[in-house]
Amino acid sequence: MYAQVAIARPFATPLTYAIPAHVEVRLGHVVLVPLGNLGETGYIVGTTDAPGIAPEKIKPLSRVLDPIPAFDAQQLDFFRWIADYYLASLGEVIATALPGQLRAKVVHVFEPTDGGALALADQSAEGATASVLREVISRPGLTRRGLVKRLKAEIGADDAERGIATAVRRGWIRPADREIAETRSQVKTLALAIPLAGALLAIPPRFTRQRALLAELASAPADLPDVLARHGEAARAAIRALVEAGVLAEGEREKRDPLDDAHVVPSAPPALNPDQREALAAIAASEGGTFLLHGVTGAGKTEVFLGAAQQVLARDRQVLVLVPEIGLTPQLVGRFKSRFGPAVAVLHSGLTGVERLAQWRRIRAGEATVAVGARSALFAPFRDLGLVVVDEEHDDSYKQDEGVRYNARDLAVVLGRQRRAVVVLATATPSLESWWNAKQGRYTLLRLPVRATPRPVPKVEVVDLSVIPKEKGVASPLLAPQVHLALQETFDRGGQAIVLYNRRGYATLVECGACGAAYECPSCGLAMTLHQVAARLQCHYCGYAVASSPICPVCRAPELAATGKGTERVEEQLAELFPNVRQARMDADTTAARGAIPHLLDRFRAGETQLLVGTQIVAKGHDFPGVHTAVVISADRGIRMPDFRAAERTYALLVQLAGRAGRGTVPGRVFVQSWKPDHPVFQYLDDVDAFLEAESRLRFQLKQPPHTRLCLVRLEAVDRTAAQRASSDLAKVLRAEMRAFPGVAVLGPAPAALPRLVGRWRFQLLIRGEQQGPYRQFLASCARRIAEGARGGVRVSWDVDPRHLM
DNA sequence: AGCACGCCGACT
DNA sequence: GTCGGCGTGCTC
Repeated sequence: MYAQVAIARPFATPLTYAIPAHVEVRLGHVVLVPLGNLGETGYIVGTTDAPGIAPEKIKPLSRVLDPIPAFDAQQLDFFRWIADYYLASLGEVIATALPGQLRAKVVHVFEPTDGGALALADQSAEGATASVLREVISRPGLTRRGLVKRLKAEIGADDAERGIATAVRRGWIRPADREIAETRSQVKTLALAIPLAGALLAIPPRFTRQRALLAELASAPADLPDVLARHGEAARAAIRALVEAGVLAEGEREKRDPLDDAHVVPSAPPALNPDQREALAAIAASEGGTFLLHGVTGAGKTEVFLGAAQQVLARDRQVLVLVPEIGLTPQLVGRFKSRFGPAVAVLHSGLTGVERLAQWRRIRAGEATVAVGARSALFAPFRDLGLVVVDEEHDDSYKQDEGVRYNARDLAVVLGRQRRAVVVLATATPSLESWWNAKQGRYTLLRLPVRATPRPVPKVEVVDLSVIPKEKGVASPLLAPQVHLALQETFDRGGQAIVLYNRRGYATLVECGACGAAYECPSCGLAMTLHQVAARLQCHYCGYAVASSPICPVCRAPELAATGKGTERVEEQLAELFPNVRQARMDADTTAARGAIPHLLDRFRAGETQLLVGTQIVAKGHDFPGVHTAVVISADRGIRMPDFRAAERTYALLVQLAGRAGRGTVPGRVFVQSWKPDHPVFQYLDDVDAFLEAESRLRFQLKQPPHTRLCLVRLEAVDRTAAQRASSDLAKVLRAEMRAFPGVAVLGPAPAALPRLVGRWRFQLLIRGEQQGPYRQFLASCARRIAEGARGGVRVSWDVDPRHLM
């Protein structure tokens, strides 16, 4: 019998390994296997007694890393579906799906030899070689890469490489294998071996520490790390003595501690309004299938989720709730916790690998029956999933943008179909894909047309910036007069406001008035953004940054001019306009630190700040009853983006922002400033269906999704011509192939919208299919050829159902 | 994806 | 004459 092992590398098929006699291997086991001359994590996806390879090439697998299988046949089916759809290997998909902590591998490390220590002592090693030797002796177990990294600052990477080579040649250091340990999956537990009374008789009264430990453990067994945390390392000796005396028993259990915030006061469900009741009834009555829950902002979608979850849990099935970015949805998480208590596992991005693994194990063990989390929570190991909720289904963050580029929203629908679970896609602004699926009858549309709060969603007022009279020589004002007035009134009445400007930093272009030189990123060729607060210029695409200076780096003239604004400048200008208003800025720069988002939001909710200014993050589903007014400084940037979804995204952003205003007792006002108020995006701001209908017609004419399927193939290389040639070669190959597949077209190559990024020139091809069948067949038949486009320094990546074409 | 094996220009 | 560049091909 041989094991079929999937590995997180782009191999077309799993590899075959022999199973050592004493090892028991099951489907879903995570194992360590030899690969080349290293060790890698593998996943058991099957067994066979007929290997498709010469037996002498087969190696035995090393060992099973976790005795409990990480997935079952049902989940494997899901993984296979994903690998097939996204043109990835099964192993890559499984590695993406499982907690990273579950993996282990063997690496080559360096260790010093006796001769090495001697050479360093008698100074026969010198220069770079001596540096290498010193480092290997003081920190044995570094990989080649780690060693070079540590020595980079001291002697430079090249010298480090040379030093390593010399030290190896002279026999001063030697390579060795080291296993990178997986997280310990078992935790030691302590419990009394005999009743307390008997135990105390066996321990003399003067051993007070031992007796105290016994008394404590008599009430409840505990984990060894917890006991040590309470009593200090010194307790180890006492524990050993107690174990030797036979009164204390050591045990082991799987490590899967609940997070400490599992104690929440349960709350009773509130009464539902008729719309909510109807939606809930439809979901509860169904045996499966997908619903599109289209509710206005503030309609009380969460109550519907909670009600549906309750019913699913009552039938002993489990519930998965996906949210775009968990830091932004503390309210939703809080409500699930207060309703379902410790049954809820929260998988947020702030968890460490170990914490994430512990939550994953709680789910696998059946302790947690509800999981709330971002994209990757899709892979929560539930046995009998009954409900999947995808909140804010239109959000682009459901799309993974590296590795296996899956879309968790789309996969939620697949998962629901495979498990016969109900799927609820919820949003105030449906994606065109979901809306079209509902229209085609693939999804059932449910509506929550009115807010649960006392006030309706405010109407958006589009403000034409082109008609505002301009004073000579003065830059156009930040706010139109009526917007300025509305904000002033809001603050005068003690209300709050949200202002959105979708660009961070202070200025988007810094150029010299004397010589015309502009700060550009050397590796991307794009204008760098000035960040006044951090006093530096930064490339927003690759992160490259330099300190800002008032003097032109080229001609030394002190005439640098900063033009084009970002949130920092908007904040500054608002402070001038409303000097007495306390404001806070929320964008990627102010929310980088852990806990910054809840802090900013809490302060705003408490009224400590009156004005929240920031990028699109301020439009996400927060509920602030004090907000009277919401303003978009300019909607034009979003509309101009070179992407066919630009209008859809901008529309969603405007409607979502409008939804922030007027949730309390005061009616809200929403202003959107634009130089192009006639743009179609603004035509239907109070009628989502009309917008989607119009947008859908446009996309149909242009053969764009959801009416066609797209796969974006990107080729990049440091050498521009190499990237270009590889792109057109690949295009030629694919075009020759495509004739046999009706409705399939290969578009391009074209330079990517950001043609050079991090020093690599990027070209792209677009594969478009008008009919699902031939398109999928075409992709399957040429997947291999696409991957082979990577040659001569050219990298190839592909994105099935891309969200961005940039 | 790594990583090793294998053929051509700057140094001992 | 060696060291080291990264081009191609394999990994059970």
